[in-house]
Amino acid sequence: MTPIIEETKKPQSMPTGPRNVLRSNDSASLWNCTLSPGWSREECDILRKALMKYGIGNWAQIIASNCLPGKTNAQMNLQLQRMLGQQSTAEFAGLHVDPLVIGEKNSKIQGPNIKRKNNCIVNTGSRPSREEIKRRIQKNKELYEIPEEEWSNIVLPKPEDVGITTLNAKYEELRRLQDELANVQAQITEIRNKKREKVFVLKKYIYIYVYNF
DNA sequence: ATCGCCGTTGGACAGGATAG
DNA sequence: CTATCCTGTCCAACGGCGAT
Repeated sequence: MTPIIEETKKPQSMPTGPRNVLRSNDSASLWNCTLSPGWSREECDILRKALMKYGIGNWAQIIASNCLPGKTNAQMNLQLQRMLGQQSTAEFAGLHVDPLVIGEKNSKIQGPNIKRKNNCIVNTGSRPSREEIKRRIQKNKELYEIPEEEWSNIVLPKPEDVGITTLNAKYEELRRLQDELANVQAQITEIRNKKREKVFVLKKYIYIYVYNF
């Protein structure tokens, strides 16, 4: 199989400006010119399982498990925020919870004091104290923690499987996009041909009119 | 005490979508 | 076409915490 992208240097989404430089913390997928930089569905699912198995915020263990090669803790934390539907993750630190359950609940919260950023609820007002965070962790543990026999039995894909799954997903997306592109190009060609035909007929009539005049 | 690493979080900045 | 708002991504400062 030929590689999809032979050389990748620039992000598609930010072709100009000061962001158009490679930085150490940039997601690799931001630079591989995929249409949707960031996380694939498979990677999201792996991260979700890893968080349930190792606990929210235990990035060192998740990185050590090598289930998401190439992802930094900063990237995983940002993805966790999206899954939770809130920016602050401290109140779930160390808990074995399903982030999508929290996210589902947060997506329904409305109100004048609820401020959102990218659909994530963000903190307003002052930072919560350490005691307050501890209280919230305890409360969330009672509400959302999954049983140990469940999270300890979660099996994460091996690194080689992750690579193959991700690559196959990208090939699949490439094929879909190629089909879509071909379809659009065919439509453009059809429109152009029709336009040419109309212009030709119009010219013909003008010629006949002028000639007879 | 202090040093360095790690995680958290508010904000900056890019492109995209949409209304007028 | 332009202004404005929205979305996505990451920076950088800060605080916590363990090691020395």
